[in-house]
Amino acid sequence: MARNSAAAAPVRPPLTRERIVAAALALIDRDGLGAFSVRGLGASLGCEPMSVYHYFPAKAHLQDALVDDALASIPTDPWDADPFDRLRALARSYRALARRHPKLYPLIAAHRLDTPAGVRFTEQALRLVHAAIPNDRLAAQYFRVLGYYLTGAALDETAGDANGPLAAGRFEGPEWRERAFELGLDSLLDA
Amino acid sequence: MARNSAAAAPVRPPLTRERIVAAALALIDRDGLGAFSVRGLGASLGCEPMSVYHYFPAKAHLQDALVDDALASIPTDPWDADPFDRLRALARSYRALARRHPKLYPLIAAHRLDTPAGVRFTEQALRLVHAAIPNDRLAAQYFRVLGYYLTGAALDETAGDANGPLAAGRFEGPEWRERAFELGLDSLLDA
DNA sequence: GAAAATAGACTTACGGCGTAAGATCGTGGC
DNA sequence: GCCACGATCTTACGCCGTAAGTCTATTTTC
Repeated sequence: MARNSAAAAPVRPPLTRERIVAAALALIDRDGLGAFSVRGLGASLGCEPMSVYHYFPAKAHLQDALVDDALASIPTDPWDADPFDRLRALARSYRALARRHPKLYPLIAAHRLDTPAGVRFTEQALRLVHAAIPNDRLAAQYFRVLGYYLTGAALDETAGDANGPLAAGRFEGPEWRERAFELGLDSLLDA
Repeated sequence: MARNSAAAAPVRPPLTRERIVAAALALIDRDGLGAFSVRGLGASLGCEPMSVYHYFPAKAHLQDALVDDALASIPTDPWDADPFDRLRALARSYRALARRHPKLYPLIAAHRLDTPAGVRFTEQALRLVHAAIPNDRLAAQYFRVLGYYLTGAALDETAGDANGPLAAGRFEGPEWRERAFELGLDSLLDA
């Protein structure tokens, strides 16, 4: 049994930023933001909680990395079609991200998107709004307005099984949410 | 020095639900939701932290009361003017509430408005949308859409001095937010 | 009036949190 | 052989929400 050090030990792969972020995302997707703790993360990674702090100086930095990772998954602009269609596509990508990671999304909504992928995303959106609306002032305002709408819609959709306060009798369920989202998007883009 | 028990004691007024809620709101308005703790509340009230639990079975119930109190301050419907104007007024009241208690607002946004004042508010809004849009399906959808927009707008405005990701070069500051809010509201109500 | 019941406030204690500070260990270069 | 250094672990602190039990003053009942 020579060289058994590799065979006997549990051979845990070494920690890396990527492994930590991936484990954190998995935990949040499963148990939610409220139950996400550095201690639980350590347990899930098979290391001591404090080892995480070698890669991230604070929990907040790890959360930044989670948000940035998520935003990096939004596809970049295809550069064809007209600006309104591209805006629509970007809005749908954002909504799709929220639905892909509903438990993570509140973190994204509350985040100043000042990480690399965040800046890329917001600048892309601003560019598209500006391409669709030549007027500087109006473009800046509609950029805000669209951001409000997207954030509110995504938050409601990810608010958990406990439907938020916006449930209106029948016309409930995912398909009606989908329709309401498209309706509001059209209303804002047509104006 | 007869009857000195009343004169010698610090004569702290007795705890009541109202006093507790008021103190909690003051603490949150000053220090923010993150710094709000039952222990701090006890210190501010001059009582032991656990005394609060005689009036509220858990911190979450106290938070419910805070949300309900805030929503109760929204004025009721004047019953004149046309439904669109009344919707506009209700939306402005909601935004005004968020601006009056920016540090509290995230709690309101995340809350299922199933308390008395919350139900009153959402039912009033639903009634108004329905009065403005006869079609059942369309009314339910626009109710959602307006809720999305209001939530997103209020959240961004209360996100703290740290401007959120929706800042677009110049055209910043409260007056431009105000204009953007009205612009989006008009866009949605005109559609 | 005395005794019993009750409500209001306090005390102690538990397990969990983020993380500061320092010790230890494994692996490379010299 | 040894040293330096990066990765990991250990211990400890001061917060948090709150379960469980206790003391005390008032009110109720006889």
